[in-house]
Amino acid sequence: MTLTNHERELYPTVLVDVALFSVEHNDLQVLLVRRLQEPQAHRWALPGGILKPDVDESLEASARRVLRKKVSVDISHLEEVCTFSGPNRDPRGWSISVLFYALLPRDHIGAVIKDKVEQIDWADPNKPGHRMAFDHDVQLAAALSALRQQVEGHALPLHLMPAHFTLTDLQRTCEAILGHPLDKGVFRRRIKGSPDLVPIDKSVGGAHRPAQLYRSCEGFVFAA
Amino acid sequence: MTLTNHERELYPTVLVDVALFSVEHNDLQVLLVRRLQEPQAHRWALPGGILKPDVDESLEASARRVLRKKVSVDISHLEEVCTFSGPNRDPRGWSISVLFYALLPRDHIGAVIKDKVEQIDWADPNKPGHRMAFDHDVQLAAALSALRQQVEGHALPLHLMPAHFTLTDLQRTCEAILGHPLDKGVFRRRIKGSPDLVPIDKSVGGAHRPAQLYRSCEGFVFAA
DNA sequence: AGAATAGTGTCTGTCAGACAGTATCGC
DNA sequence: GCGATACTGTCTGACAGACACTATTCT
Repeated sequence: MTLTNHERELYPTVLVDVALFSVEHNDLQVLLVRRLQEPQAHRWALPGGILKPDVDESLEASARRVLRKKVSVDISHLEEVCTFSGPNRDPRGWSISVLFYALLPRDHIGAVIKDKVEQIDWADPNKPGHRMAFDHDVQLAAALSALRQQVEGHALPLHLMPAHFTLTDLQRTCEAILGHPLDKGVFRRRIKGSPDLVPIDKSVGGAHRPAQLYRSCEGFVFAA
Repeated sequence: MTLTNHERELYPTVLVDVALFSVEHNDLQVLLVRRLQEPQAHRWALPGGILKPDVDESLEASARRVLRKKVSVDISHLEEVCTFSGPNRDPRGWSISVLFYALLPRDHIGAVIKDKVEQIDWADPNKPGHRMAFDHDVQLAAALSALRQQVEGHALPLHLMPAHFTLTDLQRTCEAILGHPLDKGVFRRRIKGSPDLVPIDKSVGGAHRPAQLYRSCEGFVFAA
């Protein structure tokens, strides 16, 4: 089923896009996909797709479905950033993109599988290196800014952490997100006594004092 | 032109809603309209309407047009809050509402004219007193929260102020938004030296020391 | 003088930033 | 002991909260 041009003019295309962030080797990365189909085929873009009212329960559910389909990941937490809209941002006509960002755990980062896309890449969100489709460069900047704002506002990016981690691991992850180093004392003072962090009965060492391991608490929600 | 039911299922209705705030007698108010047409005729709601891709340049422009048409006001500043979506929130089927909030200057508050709506009311956003259409009670709460967050984060609600105002006027307005009193010394210390405030060569008095009058600077933007 | 509001000064507690110091491992 | 990393303690400056104090007008 397709609409006529006249009908197209009355109903905008509704899209969802997701900036999926993760951290590897203390570097913040964002998942980009190379588009398989027109428009903008072979251009790099944030994973996204068209809302399907017949299967999606909400915009967020739609974004979750798109991630499942295109990069085969199930994401627990999606945060809405903002919308992008207008007649000229997509060659198909008047369109709306609702942008989300999501956090993929470090130990799942390698498990992402490309599916229905030409290629995938984990890029540096500060300078992606690829020329991006549509207005996705602006979207990426907005998503990165929203993520940083949350972390600056004391939200812990525990969704990015593996099952067990040390406070130093967590600090490195925050630093990767923010793009600048943090003071150890300040960082530990701030998160000390957070109910989201649960010490576990183990420690990990090397040629140095062993570090306390933590896990995130049950039912933790980012940006709560 | 209308779509068949099948087509309806593939294209969601895209709506914009606006929580238009103002302050009168140091009370925060939000503009509600009583709906003229089905669905939810005669129920109170935030002013809103359907996106028209053939005339709107963006979602924000659409919200501006809706305010012009329904309550005859031209709004300079619109801030996006978030989206609401799903198959059951509107009886017409799968829908998306993009929520904005806006600030209407105190000295324009009486100039709002109802048009294409049954009735208008300036309600207390904390407890509107009317049973609201759709999920507009949730939307109103979200918009109020977004507005408060901005003001708590040092943004000055200068768009709510008349052309000339005193610092005490401004403080009263902030208090009305936040819902609790502020300390005079703290408030003045914080906004002292703000480039957004321009003292004007006048003062206003009564049976007391006259107060310095201010205006907002040219090109001021809220939440910059 | 007194009432009323404008505007300033100051004390205190909290917290971020900076950084030094102590603790505990392997070698 | 030494290197390395974990973890803690402390000094300082900025700032919010609380509140007292001064300033200027009208009556």
